Amino acid sequence: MERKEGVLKMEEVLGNSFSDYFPLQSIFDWSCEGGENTPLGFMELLGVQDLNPPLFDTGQQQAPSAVVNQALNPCSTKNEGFNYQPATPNSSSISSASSEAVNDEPIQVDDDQDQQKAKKQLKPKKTNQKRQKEPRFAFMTKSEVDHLEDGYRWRKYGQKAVKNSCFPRSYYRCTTTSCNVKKRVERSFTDPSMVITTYEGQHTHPSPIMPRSSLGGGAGSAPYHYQQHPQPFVNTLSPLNFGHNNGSINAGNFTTRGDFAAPDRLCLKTMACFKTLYHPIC
DNA sequence: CGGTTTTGACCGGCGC
DNA sequence: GCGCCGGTCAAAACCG
Repeated sequence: MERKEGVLKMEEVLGNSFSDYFPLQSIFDWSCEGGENTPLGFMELLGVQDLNPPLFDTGQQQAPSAVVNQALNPCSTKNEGFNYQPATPNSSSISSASSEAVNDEPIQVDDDQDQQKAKKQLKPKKTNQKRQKEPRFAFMTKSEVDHLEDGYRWRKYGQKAVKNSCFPRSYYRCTTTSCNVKKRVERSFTDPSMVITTYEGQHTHPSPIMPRSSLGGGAGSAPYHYQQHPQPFVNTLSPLNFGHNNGSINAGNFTTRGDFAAPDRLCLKTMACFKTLYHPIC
């Protein structure tokens, strides 16, 4: 499974549906293959601190980001396809999202919905809202297990068959109340050994799961990275800042915890890729 | 018994 | 307008 230049393209792995979500293919490739001696935590594999290639050090430059964007995004010519606006926080997703939120008001149930209720007692739930598009962050992991341990507790709330794939997609929600982070887990149908995990939203809490203290005293004593650096992990990682670097809303607040012990089976090769909020299907 | 998973149905967005 | 599809809900089953 040697790939050209050791880089897996997302489309290769997941197929079209994935490229829909993740127009930026193959952002980077960590050669953790044979990395048996790499005590990399799961989140670390996501590009935390140590592994952060300078490329993703968004604090410094936008230019390389643009380069990466253009290089990796085949849709970049399609202007509407990638509305990358690095320097316009006002036009970022948060404003869009919040404005959507403004629009949706608590829906009063009227007679139409009584019928629906009669059918099945469905609340006028928030699906009436325009679904807020949370920033997403996705990565691929070579793993035998679908649901990768990431330090948070998740509750599965759905599973769907994926078109053009023989593998279902599972939907998880963070079990912490008031934290509405979601994640989707699916297995690449072109490469079943690859698990695609997509995080959506931002954790409002540190990880509830104390890692196994495999790193000596680190586990118990080391503060969560979340607490030290409440910035979203993605902002650190993403070369594009997802176009919403205004700090109000962020892609999943993926904490980096140096003491996090990676599952053994986890990740020989992990890739991260990103979806901008504005990115329609290309 | 409480939390989680399963699973069929529903809903909304989007393309045709 | 219609159908497809992704995402979500919620009741039931399951599990520790």
